Amino acid sequence: MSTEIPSSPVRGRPRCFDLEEALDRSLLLFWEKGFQNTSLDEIAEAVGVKKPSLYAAFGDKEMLFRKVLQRYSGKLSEPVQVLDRYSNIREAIDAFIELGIAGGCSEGHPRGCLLASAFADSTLLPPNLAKEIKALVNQADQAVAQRLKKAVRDGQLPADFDVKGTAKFLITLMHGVALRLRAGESRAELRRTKKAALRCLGCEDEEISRKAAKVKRRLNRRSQRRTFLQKQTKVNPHLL
Amino acid sequence: MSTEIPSSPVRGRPRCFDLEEALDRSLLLFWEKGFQNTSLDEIAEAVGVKKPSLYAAFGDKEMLFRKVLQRYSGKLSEPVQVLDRYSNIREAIDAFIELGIAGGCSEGHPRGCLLASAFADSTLLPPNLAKEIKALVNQADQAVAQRLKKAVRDGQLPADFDVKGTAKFLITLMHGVALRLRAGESRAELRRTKKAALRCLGCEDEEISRKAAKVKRRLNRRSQRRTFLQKQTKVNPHLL
DNA sequence: CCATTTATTTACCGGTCAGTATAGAATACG
DNA sequence: CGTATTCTATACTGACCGGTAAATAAATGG
Repeated sequence: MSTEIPSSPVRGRPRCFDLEEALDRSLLLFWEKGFQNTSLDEIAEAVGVKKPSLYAAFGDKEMLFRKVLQRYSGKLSEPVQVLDRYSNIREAIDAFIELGIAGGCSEGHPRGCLLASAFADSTLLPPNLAKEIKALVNQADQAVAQRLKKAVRDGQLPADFDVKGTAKFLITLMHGVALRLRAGESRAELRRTKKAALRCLGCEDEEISRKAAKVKRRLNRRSQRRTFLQKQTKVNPHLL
Repeated sequence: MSTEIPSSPVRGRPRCFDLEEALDRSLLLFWEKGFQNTSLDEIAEAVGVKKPSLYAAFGDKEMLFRKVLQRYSGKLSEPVQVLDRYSNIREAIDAFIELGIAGGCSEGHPRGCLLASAFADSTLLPPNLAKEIKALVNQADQAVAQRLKKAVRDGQLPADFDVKGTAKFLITLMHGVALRLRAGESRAELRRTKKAALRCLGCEDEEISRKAAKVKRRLNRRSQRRTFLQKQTKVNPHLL
């Protein structure tokens, strides 16, 4: 992952800690306690180094958090990537939500979502940081919107489907879910919201979905090329 | 609103500021900057008094925030109360979302929702405060669940409708909406999520809803007493 | 061995904040 | 009037935090 070649024998005293590992430890602390409530002394102690070393390596606190955010957005891309792993839009969104929930309550890191928490108090953060956080949230909106747009092209969603609104809806819901996971609610509790959320795609619910879809099609004659539920339904193990 | 009778001539020096007004000013500051980032010096200045007066009147910072929370939950009950103002469940939830969005971006107070923001970093707050915040969120869940349960009794929702899950879904979504409003997103942008959210009630979408409902009813023969869309549709001015 | 370069550490500064001790001001009672 | 009572303001403490200056340590190049 390191972008520079470690060769080219550097001149001065070598760094006594690993930059990536330092970012990881910072990530965990910022995730757990947020930007404002994580002190650089804390981070320094977690990294096993003194404060000025951090300043020398990363700049000030804001710059460090910036880099941590970029690092986190890597982890965060998993639920987004899973969107393209299912050709059926319903399965894709299902897996997206499922993976989002799982990521917010798995072991080895704090609960919830660093980005969602940072977004929650983005108004209290340095303006540039806030801007970056909003940009990342926007990216998430866009990613979901892209997937929905593809589903419209495929005919899995009606031509007049509100792609942007639904994408924003899904990310917004996941932010709320992240807050609840962070507050200690169980995964099982949160999964109950998934079924309700999936209805945003239309009423293909359980086994009546196909027949209801047919009725809908008969009623709206305007939009011709509509093929609800293309039925390629590979097994969905929900990934976790 | 004052619970005590202002008679019974008190003995010592009279208080030189109004308790309720002080709570209101504290509310605005806590709403804007959160619990941790609002200093008592700030509040004291906003109230027009010095710090020790606040301590004498309200106890410590945590107690003050407690009282502010209670005060806020009064304001917050508006979207909940509107749930019972519409006998049609779809209209009720529509108005609930609409009023929630409006309340999160109206003038005269900070954007977003104090409770949602407090909930977001409840893990960073004193444990008793966190507990109280979670209790208030739970109350919101319960209120929506009550309204949905009534709709099931009325036959407006199927008997096997997941009342608890959908209630949690709706409040969770509104938390996400509050975060986005606070981050500066426009009311118009957020309203686009409403249509997607309303589908959680089933697929009564636009004008095809009634006919689709009939089909559904034909398919599920088990649950007899079901009357989708009781059609009493009073005009819904969306309240703001 | 010496100079240069880079990293690390110790020690500090200025600021903010929650909370308090103490003294003074304003009221009621008698 | 004086006394008790209740509130208010001044002034402080102790802790924490972001950031930095200056000295020191560890490497390379010659």
